[in-house]
Amino acid sequence: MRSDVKPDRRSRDNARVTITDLSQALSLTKGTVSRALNGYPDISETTRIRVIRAAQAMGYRPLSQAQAIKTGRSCSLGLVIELSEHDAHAPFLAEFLAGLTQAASAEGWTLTIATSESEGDTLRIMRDLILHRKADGFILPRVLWDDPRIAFLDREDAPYICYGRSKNHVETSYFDAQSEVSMVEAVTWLAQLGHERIAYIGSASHYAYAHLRRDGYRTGLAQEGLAFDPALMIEEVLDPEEAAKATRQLLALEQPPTAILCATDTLARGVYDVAHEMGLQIGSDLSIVGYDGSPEAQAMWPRLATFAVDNRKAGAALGAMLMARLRDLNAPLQQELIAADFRPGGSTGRPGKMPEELAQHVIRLTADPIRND
Amino acid sequence: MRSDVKPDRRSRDNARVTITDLSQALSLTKGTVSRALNGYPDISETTRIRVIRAAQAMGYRPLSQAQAIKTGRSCSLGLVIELSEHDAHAPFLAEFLAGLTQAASAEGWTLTIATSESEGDTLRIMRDLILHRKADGFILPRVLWDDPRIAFLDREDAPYICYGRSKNHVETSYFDAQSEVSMVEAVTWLAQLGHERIAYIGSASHYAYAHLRRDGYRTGLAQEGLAFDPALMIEEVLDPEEAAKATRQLLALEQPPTAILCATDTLARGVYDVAHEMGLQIGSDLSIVGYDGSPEAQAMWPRLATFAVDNRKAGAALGAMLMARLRDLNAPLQQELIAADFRPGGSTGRPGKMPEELAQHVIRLTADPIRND
DNA sequence: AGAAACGCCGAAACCGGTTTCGGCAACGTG
DNA sequence: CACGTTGCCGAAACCGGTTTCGGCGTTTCT
Repeated sequence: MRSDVKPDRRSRDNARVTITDLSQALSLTKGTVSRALNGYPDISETTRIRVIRAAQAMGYRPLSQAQAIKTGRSCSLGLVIELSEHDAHAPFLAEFLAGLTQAASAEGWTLTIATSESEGDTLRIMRDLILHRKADGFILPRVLWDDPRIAFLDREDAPYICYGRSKNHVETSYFDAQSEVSMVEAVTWLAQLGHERIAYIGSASHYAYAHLRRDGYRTGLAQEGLAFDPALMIEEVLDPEEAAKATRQLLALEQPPTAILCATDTLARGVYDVAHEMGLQIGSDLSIVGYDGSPEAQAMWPRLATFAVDNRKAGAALGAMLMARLRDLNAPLQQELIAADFRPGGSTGRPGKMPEELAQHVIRLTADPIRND
Repeated sequence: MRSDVKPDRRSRDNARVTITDLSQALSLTKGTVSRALNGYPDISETTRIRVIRAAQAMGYRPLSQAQAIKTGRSCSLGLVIELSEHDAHAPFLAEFLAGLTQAASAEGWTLTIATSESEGDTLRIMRDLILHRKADGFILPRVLWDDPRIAFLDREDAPYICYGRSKNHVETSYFDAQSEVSMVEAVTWLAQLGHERIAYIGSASHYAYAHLRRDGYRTGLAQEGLAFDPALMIEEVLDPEEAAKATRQLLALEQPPTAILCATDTLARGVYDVAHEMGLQIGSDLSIVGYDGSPEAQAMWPRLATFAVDNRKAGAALGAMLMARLRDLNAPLQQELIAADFRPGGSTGRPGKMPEELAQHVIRLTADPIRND
């Protein structure tokens, strides 16, 4: 197939079909071919079809770099990852990237990713990426409640889509998991197991999701008719170490909680540590629920009950949304929500001390690796 | 067309400095400026310095896209991630990307990443990326023992650097952690604790590292004067589930091992599961060592003793190596190795049953979160 | 029927660079 | 002093596209 015309091995270097090749094959000018492919109105439908057919047949695909210098659009999505974060994006990143690149490359687009060390750095990098046409728009991971990136990109007039709902998300395009609903479900789950004192360990409130999940927790309590005790809610917790401290504080209360709900799996790690340290049986003495469905949760014992977010799907959706927006800058806002799936684990059970054997038994039952995909 | 509505749109135009701007400011022609900056020999040193000064002062940086269409090089590194893998690249990816993008953007280069679903897909995508100038060369993560990507890229005459040592790594440029040395260290560590029956659970042998680590295990045994028992070595283990099966098999032996060394942390997860299932005290009844230093290891209890690989450093090094190669295609091979740091954890201890209290004590001692860095 | 209004395409400029070619001045040389 | 060299730079072509402009042949309108 490849050597039909040119048997010379070296000719493979020139394998790419250019618009000139195409125009010569069609006996048209470059300009006409270009306009035909780009949907200009001054091309007859007959010609347009002829051009598109030939393009397909010859496998022509424009060189996006060449387009970029004239049009300013390079068909690439930008993603700037901030590294300084406490809870590194580690767990969610791989799947997220998978979805993103899949969506992008399906339409011949590219993903440009960069890393930054600080907030100011992020803005500088984004401007640079736009200026150098390495990104036409951005996907904003881990949106903050009051996110400087949003203000910045609005000012720069650069398109973007948020992963998460910021303070004024009503005015932005976003994709997000309904983690507030998950928190309600978690409370319900625990309440139905018999828990009445359910604590909450939340993350730093500059994250957008911190607000949503906290509210979800409180909604859940209200819904189950449980009183809200401020002593049971500890926020602004950054990492497992701080979560451990919070846990000690909670368990030292006169009326300690029988269950702890964590805003993230990573925080739950700290709770586990303390439980082990104090010799508590997780799943009976203390029930724990996390959020994220991260690999970490799979490594804990007993398995952490958590809510799995399909980050690949999120990436794909965000990619598609951004491309749509870049194609038509005047398109209306796009807002999409998905639900996270509850993934039970041995970390939850009926509250209160049980006979040792029974507790063991319960753990066995609920801690089985999840089989149903 | 439609943006006629916004009249002041142009005002925002943060004028990128083009080579034309620069040439006009210097009263030179575009061509001269270009040659001056690109080190052509027919430019006087005086002029060259003048141009470089002005470029710096005006903040000129060439638009890589524009360069690309003429030179064919787009100043971007390619990374194709295969998703089908059992042990998804999840844990190592984030840090790795951080290093990679850091190295790249420090020199104004870009990282283009794509994902593929299969091996054939990967090759197809790589060709496509080269053809469309989205990547000048590639970084090959998770090199296989007999890697089709290497053969393919050699054939295509495309530059690349391996993360890992393949079968004939002597002829390739690579960066790798000396995991074989780590395996020796692990055996030594266990032997010094008093273990004599040390088992090994290895991963699929198509991975390059599987060979190295297996050999390291055997070298370690020899070095410690321990006999090699084929029954204690199980290979081709893909995931935690299979590792669990292997563990059951090992513990069912007449003379079961007192310690299990795993090729990866992920596999160690399976061992943990079985230990918990059988009520074994990890760190006394059974010692476990992993490799990778992944976040998972931090989530296990007691902490998994493992070897931490600095993946960010790896990414940075690989990026630098590839850029060096792309700048000078005739450069000699570059080969670099680093050592992984042993990160002790509560998962190892002296072999054999101990009094319950003592065992607990040992766990306490060794399971403390690692404080030093 | 003549003029105006299309529909459709070619020609050429343009984008931001790189690279080839040729010419002019200064230089060395016999 | 005439004559090649050499050093240095301008002019222009080129890369692979996009976009503006103008002109030609048909319709349509009056």
